[in-house]
Amino acid sequence: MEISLTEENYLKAIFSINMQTGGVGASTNQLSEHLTNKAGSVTDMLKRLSEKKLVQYKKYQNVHLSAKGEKMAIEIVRKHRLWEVFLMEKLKFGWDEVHDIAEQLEHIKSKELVNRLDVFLGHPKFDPHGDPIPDSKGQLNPLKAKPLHQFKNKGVYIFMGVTQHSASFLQHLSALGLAIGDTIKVEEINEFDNSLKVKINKNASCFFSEKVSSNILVELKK
Amino acid sequence: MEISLTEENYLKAIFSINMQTGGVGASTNQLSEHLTNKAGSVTDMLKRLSEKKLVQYKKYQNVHLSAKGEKMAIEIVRKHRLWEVFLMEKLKFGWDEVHDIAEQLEHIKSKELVNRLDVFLGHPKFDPHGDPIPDSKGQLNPLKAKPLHQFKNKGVYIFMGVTQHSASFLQHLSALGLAIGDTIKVEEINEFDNSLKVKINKNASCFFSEKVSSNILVELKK
DNA sequence: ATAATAATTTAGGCTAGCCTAAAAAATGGG
DNA sequence: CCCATTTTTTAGGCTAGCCTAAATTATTAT
Ligand SMILES: [Mn+2]
Ligand SMILES: [Mn+2]
Ligand SMILES: [Mn+2]
Ligand SMILES: [Mn+2]
Repeated sequence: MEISLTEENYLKAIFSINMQTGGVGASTNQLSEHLTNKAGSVTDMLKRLSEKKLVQYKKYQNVHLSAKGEKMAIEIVRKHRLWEVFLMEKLKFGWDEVHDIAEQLEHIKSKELVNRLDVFLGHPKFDPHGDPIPDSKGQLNPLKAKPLHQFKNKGVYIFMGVTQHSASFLQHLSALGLAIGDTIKVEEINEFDNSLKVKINKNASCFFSEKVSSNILVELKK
Repeated sequence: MEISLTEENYLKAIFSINMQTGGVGASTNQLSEHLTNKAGSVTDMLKRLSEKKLVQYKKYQNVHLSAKGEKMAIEIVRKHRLWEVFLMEKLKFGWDEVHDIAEQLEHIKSKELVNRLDVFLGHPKFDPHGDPIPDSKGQLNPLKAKPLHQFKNKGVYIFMGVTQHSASFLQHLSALGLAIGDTIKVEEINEFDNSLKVKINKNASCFFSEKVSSNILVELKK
């Protein structure tokens, strides 16, 4: 059963939305937004994916991936993240440059290729944005890190990942001197605009806007 | 100006046929054969490519690449061959396995990616099948090697490349113990079926059918 | 419960890229 | 030069994947 690049992108989008929303599936409008297609086009495709038994779809209800559909989606996520590691580790791209290229590479079809790439990279567990890489069985254990702005207390945290992959956002973080694994000490919380005064590692203090603190994932430092 | 994967494959096919036939362009039927599309479909596409100024096309005449079209074709060839090197050198694929995957990878669009890949691989000059890799300026100097069966004499040759990339052919060569750079000593020529008795490096003698000797490129050993 | 609004589906239409079959043009042997 | 064959083009049709606009269904606020 052959699957097109377009269909792969729909599966990936459904998977991603379903993750974010905690397993309630994906609505037509959410998919339309995510894929920048019109809602009518989404409905078309959902019918076709349903024919192919890749999703469960009933009119006017959120769509869910079938077991087969989910397996395929995870395989694509695996490829995407492995390629991102390759681009960063081997080709020395910046973490803000890898996503768009990986969007293309994730569609290359070859089981062997993915597995050899995985070996070549030394079975990495996380991609350059801190996202976990599914293993070859399709096993994926989600990050337990949470957005910084959910912790309402001063304290010391570790920067584990981001919830946004746009180049501009990642470049902003780099400009702040922030990289995965860094220690973030929250020194002050401004109630007015929810901005934070923080210290990254041993550097001078700086400020995180709410937009920053809501898009970076952290764990409490033990 | 955006160009589709399908259009890229047409450009590459025209380029390849034009090379083989020594600059006389490509006919509709040749393209139809090469791409395993019907002739009518080829005519359709030639009109579209002509609209985009990527080829020069006049009804009932062989098509030629425009300067822009050739530049794009060479860029694709460059990517194809660099990826083949990557697959072989870094991921340890066999030379019979790399072509099909490279057919997909050659369409990944990113100038940066190609150049970094080139650096990562150490600016290789030839791909795993002995084909020369165009440089970043689009410069390509063709092999001066010739098919073995064109040399009608006993003698000692060096195996420089192949004229066919099918897995079965390459596996056959591997089974004969033949790899790029090997020395081939022609010990006997059988007039009857044009088969050759040859010695590869220091190994025991074996036979090349005409089908083999016409598809391997050699130079006279100096 | 009803009315307004929002979400979704349907209907009709478009393009890229393919196909088949028929028509037209080129080619080659006598 | 002419007829048969080959090559190429044209005409008409199909599917995947998109769009817009209208119709339908679901949701929300009164
Ligand atoms: Mn990404
Ligand atoms: Mn990532
Ligand atoms: Mn190849
Ligand atoms: Mn090759």
